Amino acid sequence: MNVQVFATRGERTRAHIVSVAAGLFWRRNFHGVAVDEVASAAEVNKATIYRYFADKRDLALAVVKQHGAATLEMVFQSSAEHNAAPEARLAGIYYHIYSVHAELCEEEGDVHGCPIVGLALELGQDMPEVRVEAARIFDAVEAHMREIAADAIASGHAAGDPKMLGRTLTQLLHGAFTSARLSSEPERILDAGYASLSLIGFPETDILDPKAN
Amino acid sequence: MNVQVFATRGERTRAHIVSVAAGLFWRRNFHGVAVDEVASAAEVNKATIYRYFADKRDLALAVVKQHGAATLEMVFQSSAEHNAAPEARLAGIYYHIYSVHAELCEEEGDVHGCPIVGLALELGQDMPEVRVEAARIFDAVEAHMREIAADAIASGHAAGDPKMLGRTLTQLLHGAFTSARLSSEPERILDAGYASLSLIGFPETDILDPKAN
Amino acid sequence: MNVQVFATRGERTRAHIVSVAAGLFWRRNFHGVAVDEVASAAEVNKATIYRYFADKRDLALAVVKQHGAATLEMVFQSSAEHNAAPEARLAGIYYHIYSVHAELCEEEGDVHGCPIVGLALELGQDMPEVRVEAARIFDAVEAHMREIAADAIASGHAAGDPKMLGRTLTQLLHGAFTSARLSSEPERILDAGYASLSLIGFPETDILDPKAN
Amino acid sequence: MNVQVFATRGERTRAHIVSVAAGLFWRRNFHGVAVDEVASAAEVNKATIYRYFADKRDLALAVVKQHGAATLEMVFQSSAEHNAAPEARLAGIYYHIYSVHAELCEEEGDVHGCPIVGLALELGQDMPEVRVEAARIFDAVEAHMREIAADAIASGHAAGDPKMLGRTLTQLLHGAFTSARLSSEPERILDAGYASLSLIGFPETDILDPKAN
DNA sequence: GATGAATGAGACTTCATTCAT
DNA sequence: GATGAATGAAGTCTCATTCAT
Repeated sequence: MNVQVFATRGERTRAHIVSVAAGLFWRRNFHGVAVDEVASAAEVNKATIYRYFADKRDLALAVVKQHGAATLEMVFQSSAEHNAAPEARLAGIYYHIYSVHAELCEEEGDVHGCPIVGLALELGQDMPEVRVEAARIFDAVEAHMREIAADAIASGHAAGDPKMLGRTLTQLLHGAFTSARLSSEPERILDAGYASLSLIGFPETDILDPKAN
Repeated sequence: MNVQVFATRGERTRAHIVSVAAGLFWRRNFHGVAVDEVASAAEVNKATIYRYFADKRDLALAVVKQHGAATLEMVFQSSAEHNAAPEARLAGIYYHIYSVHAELCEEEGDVHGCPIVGLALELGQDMPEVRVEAARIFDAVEAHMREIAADAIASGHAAGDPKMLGRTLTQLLHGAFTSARLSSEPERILDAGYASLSLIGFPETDILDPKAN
Repeated sequence: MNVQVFATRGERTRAHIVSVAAGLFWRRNFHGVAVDEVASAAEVNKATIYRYFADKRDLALAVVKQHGAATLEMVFQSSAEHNAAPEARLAGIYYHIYSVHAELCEEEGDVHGCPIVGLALELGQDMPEVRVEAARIFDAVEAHMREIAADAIASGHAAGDPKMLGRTLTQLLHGAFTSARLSSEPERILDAGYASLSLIGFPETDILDPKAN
Repeated sequence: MNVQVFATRGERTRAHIVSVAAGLFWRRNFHGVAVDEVASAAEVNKATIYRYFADKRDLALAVVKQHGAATLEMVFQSSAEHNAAPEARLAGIYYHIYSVHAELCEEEGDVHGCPIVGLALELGQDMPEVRVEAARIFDAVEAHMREIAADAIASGHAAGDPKMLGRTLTQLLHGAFTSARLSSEPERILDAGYASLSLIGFPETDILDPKAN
């Protein structure tokens, strides 16, 4: 896992703003957060934000890009590196996501779903770049899922077309976020995880059991 | 199928406003639509809206309730009545949703996803009622899916727990909306439809083929 | 002299805002006056201003139009109606302008020049409509001047081309404003007045003497 | 004609900034130009500007002073040196001004008028020094005009008081700038030039004909 | 001494919402 | 009861100016 190091002070400030904004947008939506709040949460002046971003929407785009990259890095790549078996990789992904959401839900009583999708849905209409960027990120997710599917098929656990299976796994992931958020039940993420494992030929596993991990 | 009839003029006005608002919120998001626009699109005075709804968010809640009821009625109930076989019922649901989205996408070049989820995600944070109402609606959806699953299991096509299968089918539906919206490709709804049919034991069907319908 | 009466409440509000803004812009320039100040000086809410004007510049355009019309009405038309002789008409115009400026200068110690020209110079670059509207107004002024010139020529007092003479009289009027404003001496307006009278064949008159009027 | 030579590097930098700012303020007004733009146009760091000038208005004051001095030098002094006859001196002044404006108007489609007056009108209210400095400069202009008038009277071409005639010539020059700027017609400067020549006793001349020069 | 980074204060503008006819 | 008019409270953004390296 690469950790990006920022040479200049400006780059650090910019990245800091993006990451603070990501947290706020995730928790309270794009329209629910004022630029003033981002500024004070990031402990910078509002004008500093506008030094690095053309406007508020541009900040959201940066959030999608940076957060998307970081998440792909953290969740998918690392799970691919550490776990050879496809079922373990899939479980790693779901377990990671579940943990984050369960923890935050405990603290705040709400499930916030996928921040990238959240921003894309809220801004997609008047800022297509955000939607396109989100689509690009989930294309990458789907590629990961496709590899998992291909491995499972190759090892004889699953059958069918890896392309379609990868897509279904991805859609199920989307559904996991949405359904957990609507119901405020993070466990629904685990449900989707088990269903996904089943789809690649591993039903009846308890690999995702929170108590076991 | 029940058709609700509005006796008084006020009830008709109210329903008209809700339905106009539903269309606008769907296409351009809650925050993207000003109350003024709702008023002029519905051809009523803005103050009239405030006669029927406490505030804009209350209007959104009404949209979720009314639209949710109508959709359940239209998509799910009717498909249950007309089609005995579970695969046909599932296909009916997906085909209906696909048609609406494909048509709108032709006209506007964008896939708008599920309006109920859209509002719930946008307002859920500062208006939990909307999220709760949306959750209730999708509980009903899940109940439908569970019945379909149960029928498929009963007829020997599918195996497993109808409860879990119903949930997976529901999550896949959520994923269908999200993924179609992000990619602007309505066909992704069909992908999820086929995956769902496969999950209940009907792979390799072309029951959803647009050309066949 | 026509006094315009505004039927509706909105029209009155709008006209009131314009006239308050005209005064402020005249005294402190377009950029020196905040919309907040216009609002509080007019005793309306800021949002009311934006109900009637697209933006601040649009308000300035309205000022130019309304003030231009009013001034032409008040200064030029009325002087034309009441005074048959060209020299009297010219003197009437200058005397009126001088009085206004002298009075205001006494109160505030500054000569503010022509408000229309002031706005046109300040906004002309990024809002050509203002400059064009100002040009239109001064075309009308020049037409008045041309008539005065023509009458003076017809009566044998002046010689030359009424068109060129009208233009020169107009330019001298512009110069009167500018030079009085730069020097903070309203009397320079009278200087230009005497020079103008001389140009139409009436040197050595004391028709503009403040003490005589 | 004196050419000022700057010994130190700092003096050169300062003069360079002033001259760049002069051009920008002239073309786009004081408020239309950000300090950032001056800095990047002058290819210096913004903080460098604040090393030489207390604030933006102070820069404007320097522009008025430097540009005023340079213009007086260039336009008036030189015309006085090279042309003995008053009508030739006057024509030289007008022709010079006209040429500059006509050329710029070809390039940019706009007549920018007198930069000194422009700044003075825009800043006069909250920075009297600028207005006072502009007044001082135009007192010098008037002195030149008075000399021309005196010479014309001495040679029998014109009659009247040289003081008043000088003032009128100066006001007509102001009017030339204003009227050309409002109408976007540089030729109006020539109109004023001919009128001025006529005022000092040289009607019917074509000394200003662009084709002849 | 020069430069990128940061700031404070205030500008304009837009809502959702309520008033008064 | 319906409608045009009005409002308050924010919100986004910009700019001149100063800091720290």
